[in-house]
Amino acid sequence: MARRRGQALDDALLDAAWVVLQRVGYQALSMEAVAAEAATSKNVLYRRWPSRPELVLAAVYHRAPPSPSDPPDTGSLRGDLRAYLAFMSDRLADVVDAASSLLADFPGNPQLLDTVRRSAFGTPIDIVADILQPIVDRAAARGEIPTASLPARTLTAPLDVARFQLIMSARPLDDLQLDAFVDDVALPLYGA
Amino acid sequence: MARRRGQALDDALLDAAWVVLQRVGYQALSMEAVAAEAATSKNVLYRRWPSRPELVLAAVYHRAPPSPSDPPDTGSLRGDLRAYLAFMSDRLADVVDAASSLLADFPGNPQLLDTVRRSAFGTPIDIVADILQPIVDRAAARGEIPTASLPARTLTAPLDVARFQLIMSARPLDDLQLDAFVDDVALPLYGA
Amino acid sequence: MARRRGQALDDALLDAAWVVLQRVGYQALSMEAVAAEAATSKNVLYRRWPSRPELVLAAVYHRAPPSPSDPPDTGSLRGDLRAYLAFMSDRLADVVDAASSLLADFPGNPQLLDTVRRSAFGTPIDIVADILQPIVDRAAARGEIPTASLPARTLTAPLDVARFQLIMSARPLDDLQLDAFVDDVALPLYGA
Amino acid sequence: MARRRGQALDDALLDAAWVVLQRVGYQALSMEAVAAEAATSKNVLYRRWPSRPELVLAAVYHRAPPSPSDPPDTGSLRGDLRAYLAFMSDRLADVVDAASSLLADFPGNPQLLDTVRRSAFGTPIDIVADILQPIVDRAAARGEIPTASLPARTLTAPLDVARFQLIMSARPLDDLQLDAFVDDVALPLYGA
DNA sequence: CTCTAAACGAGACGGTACGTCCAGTCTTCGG
DNA sequence: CCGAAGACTGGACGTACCGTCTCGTTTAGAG
Repeated sequence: MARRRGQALDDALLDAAWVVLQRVGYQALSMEAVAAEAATSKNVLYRRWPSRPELVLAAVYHRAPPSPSDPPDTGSLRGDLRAYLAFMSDRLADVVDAASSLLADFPGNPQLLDTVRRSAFGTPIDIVADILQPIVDRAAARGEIPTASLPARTLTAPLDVARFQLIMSARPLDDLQLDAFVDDVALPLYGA
Repeated sequence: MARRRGQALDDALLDAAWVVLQRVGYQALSMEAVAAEAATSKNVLYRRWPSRPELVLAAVYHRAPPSPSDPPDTGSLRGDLRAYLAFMSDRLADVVDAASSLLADFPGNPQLLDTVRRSAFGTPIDIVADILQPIVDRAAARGEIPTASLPARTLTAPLDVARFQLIMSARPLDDLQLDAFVDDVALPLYGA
Repeated sequence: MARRRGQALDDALLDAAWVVLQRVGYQALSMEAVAAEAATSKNVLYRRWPSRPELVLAAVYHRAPPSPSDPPDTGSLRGDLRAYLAFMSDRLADVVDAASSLLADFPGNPQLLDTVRRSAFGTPIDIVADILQPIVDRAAARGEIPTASLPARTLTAPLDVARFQLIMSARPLDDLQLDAFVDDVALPLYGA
Repeated sequence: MARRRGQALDDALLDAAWVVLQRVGYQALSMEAVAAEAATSKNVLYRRWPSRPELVLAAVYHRAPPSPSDPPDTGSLRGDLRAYLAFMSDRLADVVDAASSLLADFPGNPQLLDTVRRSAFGTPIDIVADILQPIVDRAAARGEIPTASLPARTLTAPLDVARFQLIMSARPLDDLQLDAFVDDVALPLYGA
């Protein structure tokens, strides 16, 4: 085979990691298997990512870069929230296994943890500023809720509940769950 | 050494597992090390718990059995909620590493998942029925909130948010966080 | 199951050992397997035979006790020798595996070694006195050989050669080999 | 420790195997112990020799490669034979334990068996052609025996008897035994 | 357009742990 | 007391990966 280098090799490695990840799951993923899948040597892998979580993280990132995604605008608070929750659930569906496993791999390692959180779930601040605040701003402008000035914790609470559920069940949220998050958590919390 | 059997041996094994867990963390815990710590053979370990997660789960359980704990009664909704969240945070403090790691070990394994959830976080239904509902009942009786008839998802949302935080940060919640959970999530959600 | 004791139990154990020996061979025979085959406990086995070679030896002995066997009398030295060699080859056929393995199990252990040799190959002295000497006596009387006064080593040499071959090949001797032992070793040696 | 490779490592492994073999004997030799003695991992051992007998065989071979050894020439048939038997006895002295054990490890495995036989006892054909035939040729030329044309079985018979004795007793032959092999078996058989 | 330095691929190295099997001892219970 | 059952400490099995390390080979890119 022609020898690969640079970006082409990086991509091949991350693709291989993704393939192995899908095939055997995070726990059973070995550097050895990824190197074999990519038909290269472990050396090449370790040169780039010194540990499994970092490799997997990069692979997930490579596969599904954190989409900045415009906030949904469906015309109603309920619609916006549901749309965003559904979007998040879908996007995390095939990542949640790796993501929750990654969390476990270096408990208390704040640096990695933060990276995981950012890449898998999005930066809290970004989400608040870019997604949730616009949604509640519009809802307040429409008069659906009394005020758009909500504490960060209040704003993110519905998402946290949904993420907790995702981690716990390791499968996408169904419609009933989405409804419950919106109707029983988000709307009452936001004052709708 | 005198040969141990039955309950005495079970206890020794689980204690050893706990010691190793504290020493090296979940990821680095090996059956081999636990057996060595307990001065017995791997055989004896595998006879009882066929896999690492099951052993660790049992060890955690053994160390800190899910305390049924009476609902706190401080005289105010705010006090009750804060007391319970603080209690939960404390109780999970040294378990959360193992717990979140356990979640990762068999993603999608509902049976184990359920056991983990039960033992580490308490059964949702039990918590609702035994803890949260009494708290809101009393709050409603005192007139702090308009109604005690809240959907299960609404009731548990504050706890889920707190648990999510616990898993993410892998450290106990501080006072500021507890305040935020109570004031920015629970109270508005319950209609206080 | 009805509880067995005494001779009945001994027999059951040795039969079980034999069965296992035939099934998996000496090297793979474990006390555990024999106990299981006999549906009893290892204890019972160890009480009687403290080690694998002793058990196997007893089992072989039990199956095929060293037959004192009259010396063959075919009317000619050649016939007698060939008959005895063939008899020995047949009798050792299913024992030679165990026998040669047993030799290996305690090299340098004279006691066991002697027992093995006796039971598997017959006592040299007995064979000389009971089998070979009568054969050569009759041959000398018939005038086939000049004298019946041969050193022990000379007498047993043909048998040793045959036994060595048996151990080396671990299979019964064929007719050609038997002919060679008689015609190229025994007869010239005995002076025929 | 400096990392070893290639021949240096091979040698270290075989030396370690030899050391362990001398220390505990064949039956008690474990791959684990050899790896430990060589301060390497079992992996490295198994990569080269997939099983204990093969390792031990290589170790024996490594220690005492089958010496092609010129046939002794003492000027008399008796002297030549005695010299060769003594040489063989000495050379096998510290190998016979392993050798006879090896025979037992794969009874009926012709391939291994053949290798064992060759390395430990010398190839029959080679011995006949390279050692025994020259000896009897010279003896015939000197007029000590009537003919040098003896069947292979006749030629090797004295050696087989000696080897059988070696295996059985697992110790070197003493002078009396050597005398007996020469005087009571070899010389009469060769017609001296 | 050569020469050189870096990266690639291949795979061995010293280790750790896996999960299984058996050795030989000991305990418990029932007959 | 002894048979049956089975658990105990101990240790080796053969396998899989770990992260490190040579060792040639290939490939840019600098002179």
